[in-house]
Amino acid sequence: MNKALIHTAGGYIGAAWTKSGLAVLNLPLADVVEAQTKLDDAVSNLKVKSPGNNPEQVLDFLDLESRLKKYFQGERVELSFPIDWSYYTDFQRQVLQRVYLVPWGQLASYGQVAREIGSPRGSRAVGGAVGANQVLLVIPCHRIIAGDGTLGGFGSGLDWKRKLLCLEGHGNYK
DNA sequence: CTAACTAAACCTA
DNA sequence: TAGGTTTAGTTAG
Repeated sequence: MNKALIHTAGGYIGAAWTKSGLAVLNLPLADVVEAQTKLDDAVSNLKVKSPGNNPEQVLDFLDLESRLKKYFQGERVELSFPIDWSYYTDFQRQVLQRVYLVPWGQLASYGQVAREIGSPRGSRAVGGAVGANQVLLVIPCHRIIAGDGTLGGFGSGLDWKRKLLCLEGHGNYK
């Protein structure tokens, strides 16, 4: 497992990756030490749930770094980087792979994602699955909101969800 | 068994 | 029509 901190306008982002792609990408913290601790914790809590879903893919770390910097400067950037999918159950992977496709600036609802993966009543389960996301920003679970237009939830706190959506042009969000 | 990042179908008045 | 209740689906502790 490779680890590194990325310094952006929002703070230090912890990143961890393997030969298969990103395993962890945290939200930024102002304090370097805290960011490192958070990264170490996240990595030590990783559990392989589906071996066989980790084809080798090369991560361009320098590209990731420069794009994240731009992202926190408010630029519209695409964050498509390889993901190490081996830390998720089949269901979680289906959900997250769908969420991965939601582009910068766009939103989708838990119910929509549920229908698109063939589990029309699974909206609540989708909420659980996006909550298991370890690769924030690159797998944009913050772009998934409730069907009635309200925010829904967010593991790292709704303030963060608002902040991220604000960066993506959804400033007038409740 | 329950709680957790939901939503739609069903009452009921 | 508005508002309350029930149910569905997945996972971790």
